[in-house]
Amino acid sequence: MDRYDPQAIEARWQAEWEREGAFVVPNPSPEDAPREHTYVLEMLPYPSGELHMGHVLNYTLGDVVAHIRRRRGFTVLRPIGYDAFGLPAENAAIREGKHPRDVTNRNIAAIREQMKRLGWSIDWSRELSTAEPDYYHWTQWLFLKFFEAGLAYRKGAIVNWCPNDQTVLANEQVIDGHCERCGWEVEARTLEQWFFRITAYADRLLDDMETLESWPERVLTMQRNWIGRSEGAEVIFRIEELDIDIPVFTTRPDTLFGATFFVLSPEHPLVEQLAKGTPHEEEVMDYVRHAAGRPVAERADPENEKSGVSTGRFITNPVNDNRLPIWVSDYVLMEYGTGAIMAVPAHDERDYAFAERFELPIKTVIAPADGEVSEDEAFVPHSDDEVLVDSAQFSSMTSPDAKKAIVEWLESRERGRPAVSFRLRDWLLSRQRYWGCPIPILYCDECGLVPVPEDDLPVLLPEVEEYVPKGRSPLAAAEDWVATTCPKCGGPARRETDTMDTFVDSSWYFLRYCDPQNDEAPFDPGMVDYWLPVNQYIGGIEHAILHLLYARFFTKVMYDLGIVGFQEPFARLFNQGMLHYRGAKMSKSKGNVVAPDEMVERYGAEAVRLYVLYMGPAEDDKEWQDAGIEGMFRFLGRLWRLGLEVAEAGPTEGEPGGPLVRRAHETIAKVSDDIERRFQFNTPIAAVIELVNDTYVAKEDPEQAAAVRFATETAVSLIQPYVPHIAEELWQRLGHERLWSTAWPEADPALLERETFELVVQVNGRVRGRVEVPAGLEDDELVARAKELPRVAAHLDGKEVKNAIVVPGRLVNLVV
RNA sequence: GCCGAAGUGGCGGAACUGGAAGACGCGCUGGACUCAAAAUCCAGUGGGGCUUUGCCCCGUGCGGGUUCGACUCCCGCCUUCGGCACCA
Repeated sequence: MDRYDPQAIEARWQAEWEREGAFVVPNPSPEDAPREHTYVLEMLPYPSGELHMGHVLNYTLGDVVAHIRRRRGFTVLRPIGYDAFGLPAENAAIREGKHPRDVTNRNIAAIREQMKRLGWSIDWSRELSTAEPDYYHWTQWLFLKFFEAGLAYRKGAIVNWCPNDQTVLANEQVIDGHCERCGWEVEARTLEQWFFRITAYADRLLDDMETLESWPERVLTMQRNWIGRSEGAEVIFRIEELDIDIPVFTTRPDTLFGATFFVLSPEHPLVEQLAKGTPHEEEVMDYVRHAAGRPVAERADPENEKSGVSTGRFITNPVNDNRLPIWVSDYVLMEYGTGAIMAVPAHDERDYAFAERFELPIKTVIAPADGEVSEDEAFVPHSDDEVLVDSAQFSSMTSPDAKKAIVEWLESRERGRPAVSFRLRDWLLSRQRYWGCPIPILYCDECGLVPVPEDDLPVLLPEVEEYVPKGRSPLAAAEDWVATTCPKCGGPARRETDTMDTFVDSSWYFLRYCDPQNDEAPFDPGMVDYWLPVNQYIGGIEHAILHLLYARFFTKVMYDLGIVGFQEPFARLFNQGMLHYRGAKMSKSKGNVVAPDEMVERYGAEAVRLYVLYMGPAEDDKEWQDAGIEGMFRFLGRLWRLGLEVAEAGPTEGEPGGPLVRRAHETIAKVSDDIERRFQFNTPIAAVIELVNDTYVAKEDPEQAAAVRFATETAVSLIQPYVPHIAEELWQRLGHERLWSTAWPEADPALLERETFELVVQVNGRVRGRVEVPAGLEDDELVARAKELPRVAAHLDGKEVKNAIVVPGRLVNLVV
């Protein structure tokens, strides 16, 4: 008998699938009969290195889903590509001292080999790289559409600057004041940059989460927090002597009577004007400079003591005409609300800390419902059952009522209105780096900012000698490329030298897959509307608010522009957990990675595929165990020997029947339900192992040959989505063909109905016996049978049975 | 601090709707095969106790509660992980 030789089996079937084009899915033609179709998508890899075990989990998960859906009769779109531009690839290239294009292409070739070696059922005819001109041509085209719609714009702003990567970062790429990629502390810089107006879509990005079919709750929560919608009011305060109105945003208009001072952000445009010519001018301007120089992380830390200076000016509170001193402090953010706040130290912790520090008055205007105001306790935390005090005609109203009443009162005097504020900022998309998609914009001395005409796309990334970042884009060094002529006036113009954030490239790749060779348009809208939305998207949790928010935004803009016919790109989302090894998250920097290639070489691709899914729930973080994969390798050997033995025994006589056949049908039902309804991938493997174990016992009995054959074929068929090579090989040896396109087995409902069951008998809730009884007995008959059991009788011991609980088909509980 | 998820044998994990806790795998123990080893096959394996064919007690982070019955539901804690965090 042949030994199980994964390398030979896997090579054979991978070649066969390639030859047959087994997983190539052409787009439908109008004359084709309609077919049920589905789009299974996994996040595309960055080619900054080779695939790691996390990728193996990701793509194997998708492969199981794709295989089972094909066998359910669906046409399955299952493409792949490479998110090839961007910092990771460029930094890898710099480390190696090579050109980013060479390093990227080399890594792509390596990843492609790994993917093929793992035998994933991918439609390779749709493969794409976001760094190829035939792709980024259309990234640029989309940018121009956004620009025409006013959704891509340039402005000067305080931005996050990473001194190590020498580029600006989007808000989403700053984690605790540090660069998401390299971990360096981020600085604040005032620069003119390109932005996407994602804030215009804040409400829709929030509201449309309701329409998603199935997304993990944690991702929805993260996006909700990130968008950060707050309802409140805008209230206009007035500096009488300068005749200036300053609006503030507040979620607590009910505390307006408790305002005792007023604070401007150091970046507020009115600060200089207010201070000018007053005795405070020098002190205020010193403070503004000091705040600007503070590291972002330090400024943002609420644990730090509050700092600030008084301007010596006063502003009038519109509800009671109180004159409040105006201070400047960096605890007020220019980016949120209006950059100015009314300070209510009695009811806001930050204002309270500031008031304590600078000995400013504290006035309580909210009290618990019992009306007791503590004289000593200055700060009152927010609660639901509280009423206003010391607030003129609004006193004794509850907080919610007062919010409404005060805003209405302000509105009638044109000193305020209801308002909504978002935490979300516009997406800063320009990067001062070489390896990215050029921004198709020109600057002309006569005409100003001019978009590159569509016919001139793509703007090719120029070759430069020096691409190491130095604070300005390396593209600026390509003088011949930068200098061009204005398409409007024909005069001299210069090209934009910044490149786009990689997340722009990956915000629409899933659409390009539908029509990847199109050179007239980014895609045929009909094809995109046919395949999208993605039925199942699978990827890492790290993109919960980056890629997944951006892609949703892009889709909504394209919908508004009439380019696509749907508003959400991904109907169902699944995030796999992270892999740990030796107690820590697997990562190159920690040196605790398990290299897929080594494992594949030692055990074959399929033991690896099986083990990554067997480890535990796919969505949980899990610990890799070296011994674990050996168990899967042993199982595959066991399945192999069983399959060959049954194949060699040849055809059997008579109908398969008996407990093993019943068992096989139960396994069909469990595996199908676990994968398709519960999206659970570890327990189906356990179920098939059990079936194989039972079959090993049964095959000792020659009477059961037909049942053994049936159970073996069922096991091979059910495990195929996980280990398609060995399954195909065995299937063929068992006398069949093309398991990959063979209908998924159906469980016979008649066989799932049991004729007898094991009745569990409890006395006072404790299990005291069990007995095999026929199904369908009456309750009192079950109780009678239960009482007959010797152990049960011993525990009843002549006592009176007060109550008997009967759960049909399961148990009897006798209460004494 | 706020929000979310999770705590089950020596280990990874099962137990779906409140009904036999520990499926399956790893590890370990014993046996078969072998000159021997590997591989393979079979059996056992939560803890404690006893009058050991078997029976009893304890047991799902901790403390309460609901229920005939709780890993599962409720209340209060503890711990771990993830996210957010001067967002007015």
